[in-house]
Amino acid sequence: MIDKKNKISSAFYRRDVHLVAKELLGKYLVRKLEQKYLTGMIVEVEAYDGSIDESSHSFRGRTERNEVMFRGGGLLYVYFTYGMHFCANVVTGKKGDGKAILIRALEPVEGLEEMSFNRFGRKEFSQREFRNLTNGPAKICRAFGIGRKLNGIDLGSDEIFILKERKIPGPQIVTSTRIGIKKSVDLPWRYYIKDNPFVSKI
DNA sequence: CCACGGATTGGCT
DNA sequence: GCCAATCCGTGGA
Repeated sequence: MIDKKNKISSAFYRRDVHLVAKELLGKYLVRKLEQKYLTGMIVEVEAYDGSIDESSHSFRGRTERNEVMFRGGGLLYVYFTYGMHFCANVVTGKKGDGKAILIRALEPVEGLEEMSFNRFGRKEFSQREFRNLTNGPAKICRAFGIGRKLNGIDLGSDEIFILKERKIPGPQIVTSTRIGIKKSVDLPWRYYIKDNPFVSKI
């Protein structure tokens, strides 16, 4: 059982989006769902910065959808895409910035049977399904029960939070271009833990 | 292993 | 009307 006492506080998130993105690697994302804890280590993230990044939802200013991105660091921004998927972001920076970090992949740590049930409809999972539990942004939301109603939630809440502790002392961080976008494709704003088997793509 | 296309809602031009 | 910060199944090597 992972100790759940040391939640990250909002000051951590109100800093530079790239610094926060890299520091999130190796940390535990925890979701409390029906009195059970689902925990995963963050292994892959992408930074989105609307001030210079055409692929960011916040690039053309505030709208009803992206409004949470502008509220300031420490909130969860959940959006709906491709008509069927949700993706979760950690809002960073100051109020009005419009910056956030997409959580692209986790290494499952705790609550694996619940994650499997949420993903596949059963507690049992094969070796292949294990690697597929949370190795993508929409897979994470499905496995962790993250949907519209968590959009804008404070990451210091009991329902979902991130712990201060790193599992690994000095993660080897790889920097690359981002996945699945068609604008600002050359910005090297994807960060992931080298050789981690749960990273979505090499 | 890789490439390709369909699913399916809603945001925004 | 266009198309998305994705995923999955299918078909071929």
